[in-house]
Amino acid sequence: MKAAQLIPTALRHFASHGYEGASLNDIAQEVGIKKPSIYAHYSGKDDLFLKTMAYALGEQKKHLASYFVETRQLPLETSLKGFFDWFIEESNQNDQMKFILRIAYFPPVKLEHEVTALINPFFDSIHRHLARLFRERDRTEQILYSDDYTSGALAYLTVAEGTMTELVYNGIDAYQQRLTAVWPIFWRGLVR
Amino acid sequence: MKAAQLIPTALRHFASHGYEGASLNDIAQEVGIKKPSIYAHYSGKDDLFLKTMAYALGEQKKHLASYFVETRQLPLETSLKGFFDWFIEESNQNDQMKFILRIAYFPPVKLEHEVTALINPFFDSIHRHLARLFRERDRTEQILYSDDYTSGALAYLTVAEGTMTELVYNGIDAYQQRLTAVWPIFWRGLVR
DNA sequence: CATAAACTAACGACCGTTAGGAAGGTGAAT
DNA sequence: ATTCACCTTCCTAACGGTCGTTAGTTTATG
Repeated sequence: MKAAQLIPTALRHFASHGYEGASLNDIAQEVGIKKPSIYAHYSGKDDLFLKTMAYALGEQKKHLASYFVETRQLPLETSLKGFFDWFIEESNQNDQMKFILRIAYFPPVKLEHEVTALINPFFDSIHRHLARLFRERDRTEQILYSDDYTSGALAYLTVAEGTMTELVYNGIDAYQQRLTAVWPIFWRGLVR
Repeated sequence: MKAAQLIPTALRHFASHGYEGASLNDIAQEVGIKKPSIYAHYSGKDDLFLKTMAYALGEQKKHLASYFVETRQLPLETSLKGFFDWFIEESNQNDQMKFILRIAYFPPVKLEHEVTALINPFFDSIHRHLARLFRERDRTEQILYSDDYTSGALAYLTVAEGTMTELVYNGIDAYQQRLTAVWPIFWRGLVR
């Protein structure tokens, strides 16, 4: 029963080669089965891709939530800034994020609708989660400059996406360089 | 001599389908020639791709430079903020930026070295250009909080990349939403 | 007349997919 | 306890199609 490895393996291939560039033959070979055996578990490449996407989104949603639950009692700055450092340590999960960022920005043309139908709620959920975090913390800490928590959360999300994309492609050094450049400015702009 | 249209057409196809997903047949057909005729002008798909990339980088370099030359006399904030509005109006150039962002983040695996060898100097050049702009303007306006102009420029670049990526994929509405969220915070963090 | 730029035809390789069958396990009927 | 049917999971073989590429030839240009 090699089907269990199929999705994580497909995820890595889709992440680094894209939908069109990934080969079912290569994926099967890495799992240790032949290409047609994939069809015992998935109805085709589209099906495998969409199930892989659902898996990646679900895992990342849990994974990101776990961080912000763990750091619930920390100050907002520690929590927000610490996320970036935490993300490096959890770099075994980078393939999932690389996959998500890739298909979010450049989805396969023929699956564009299906992709956005799953991706948009994912980012909206994160956005709402962050906005709620901003609002709740500001109620106790009262440090934010503006009470437009939705915009604050969206700005944080933009910075996070930009730096994470840098990480998954250009590596840790470029990531930390961007981070030390952008974080102090962002935080100064956010607080009173 | 349909070769002149070949690069702009290839650019659009590479931008929206990626290297692996773009088809020489489709590109040739759109130009109005047959697929093998491409080989009268380029030695193969790799060659066409790399020449397309060189073209896109060169054009965008000129195009971006033209904006910051035009706005040389304006205040720094007007110049930096205005860039985002200008970028919308010049949306006919969006395919070039979409192409560049796509291959910068997710280059074709087999051409990774050649791509990064051209992409890194491109972004470094923009980064240096921005850092110089920050330094020169701060000498006359004296408004920036920090004299670390390199970091300031890199932070601006991160924000610009994040929002532009949003534009080329998710459209103008999402772009402006991000922009109005992130710009006030970024600028507050940047100035005294 | 020479050269560039297009064409047709075809190549081998790989693509995703399907058909059909072998091996193994499960569970009900004998 | 044994047999039988069934289902899952894998296999081999092969399909039609598209891919990038090459060879050889014709057309157009200058």
